[in-house]
Amino acid sequence: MGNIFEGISEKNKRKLLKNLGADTLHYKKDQSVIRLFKDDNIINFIVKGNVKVVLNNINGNQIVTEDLYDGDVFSSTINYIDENETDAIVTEDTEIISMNQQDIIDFKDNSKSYYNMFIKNLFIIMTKKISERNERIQILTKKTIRYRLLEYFEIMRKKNNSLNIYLPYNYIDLAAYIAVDRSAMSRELSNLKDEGFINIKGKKITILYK
Amino acid sequence: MGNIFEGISEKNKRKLLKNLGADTLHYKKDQSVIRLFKDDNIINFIVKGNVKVVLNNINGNQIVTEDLYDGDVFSSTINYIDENETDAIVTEDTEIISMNQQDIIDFKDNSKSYYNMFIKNLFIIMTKKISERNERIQILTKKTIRYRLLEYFEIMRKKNNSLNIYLPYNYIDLAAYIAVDRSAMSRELSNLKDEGFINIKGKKITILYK
DNA sequence: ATATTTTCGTTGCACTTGCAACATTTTTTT
DNA sequence: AAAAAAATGTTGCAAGTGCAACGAAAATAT
Repeated sequence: MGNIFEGISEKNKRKLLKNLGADTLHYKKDQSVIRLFKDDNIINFIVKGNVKVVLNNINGNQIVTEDLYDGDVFSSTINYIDENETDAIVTEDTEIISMNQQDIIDFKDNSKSYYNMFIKNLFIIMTKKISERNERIQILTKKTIRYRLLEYFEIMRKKNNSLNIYLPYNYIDLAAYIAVDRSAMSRELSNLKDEGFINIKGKKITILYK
Repeated sequence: MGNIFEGISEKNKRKLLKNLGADTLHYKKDQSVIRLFKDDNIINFIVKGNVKVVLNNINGNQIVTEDLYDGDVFSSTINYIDENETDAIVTEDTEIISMNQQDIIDFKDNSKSYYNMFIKNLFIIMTKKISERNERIQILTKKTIRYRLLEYFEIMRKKNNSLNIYLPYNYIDLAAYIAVDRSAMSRELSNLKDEGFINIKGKKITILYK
């Protein structure tokens, strides 16, 4: 879903990467961290592997903000949230193609159809990312933990068209995502459970209302 | 900054719009409201005029979330935050070009360089929008009104490279932007002023710390 | 299997904030 | 200029939440 090389042949892909001066990099599991610097202007494409974008907390903890796999893209523009250091952590052996965004934009030969395709793919991905950000804002503008959780559940329900929600990350990261204190969120989840709104079984939450 | 037709000649622009089946629409001041429906798949480009994207509040109030002028773009994907109805209100006589996003993506002739240019411009705008969303998320993840305000000031300070901040909207909309109660924000602004962190003169705020 | 580390649940308490209500100021309309 | 409407400032209070601390449970390492 949303591979930036979709519709581009292997041959043209190689041409494109050469023209863009892209680097193909191999990162080893756990030993690699890619720091995202604001305005570094670099777009990273995951060929194969897994990258977790994390925010380094004040306490020295790391909070996962995005969990990305084959075909996905990350960059300081896309993922930069806080200058308290945003890192991309490689959790499996991962191959990444790294490109300069300005080079992409400045690319001269507009007649190359594979370049056209490439930009189009980027546009599609960016559109998707905006929607994701809007989703999160929709949650964060809710004033109480309860309403943030319910909004989150609602979004997940629509996405998966199911009353069963399988949390994509642990409760620490969920609390960070909806930007509330973890223990307070835990308390509110208990309340929602006690009041019969939801069922909780580990990372599986079932919506009972509506 | 960020016109989607940048670098495209008038002639090619007309060709492009025809090929995309784009509609040019004229809206009269104040009498026009464009409702943004989720998944409507329409991208609107402001040729000339002003459009305020507003969120219709529960109380029947309208809160401005974006204030857009010539060359800017809005759409349900970009601006959709809450299904409590997001509207685009036309506040001057405004000309808008309306396009179907899927038509843009499905456009066949990849060799046309003006189409290439067009998509490239869209990509640039989307990238900018993501940064704007990330900025807001950066603010909304702060836990207290004080820190949200300070984060907002900091972002504005960097943007304008000045300790003087001229609020782009009124205090009602600012409170909505940082997602806090207006009166509570007003109280916190007074506190910051009393504690000597800032000066307030109408919509001009001066940073005194640092 | 045992030990160690991490995650998760719970709770008391202080503090912040939303809410409501109202006064004051500013802006807009008549 | 006067009146009406909208925006802003202020405050008491109840409610919700962050924080800290701790124990239990689960996951991971030895």
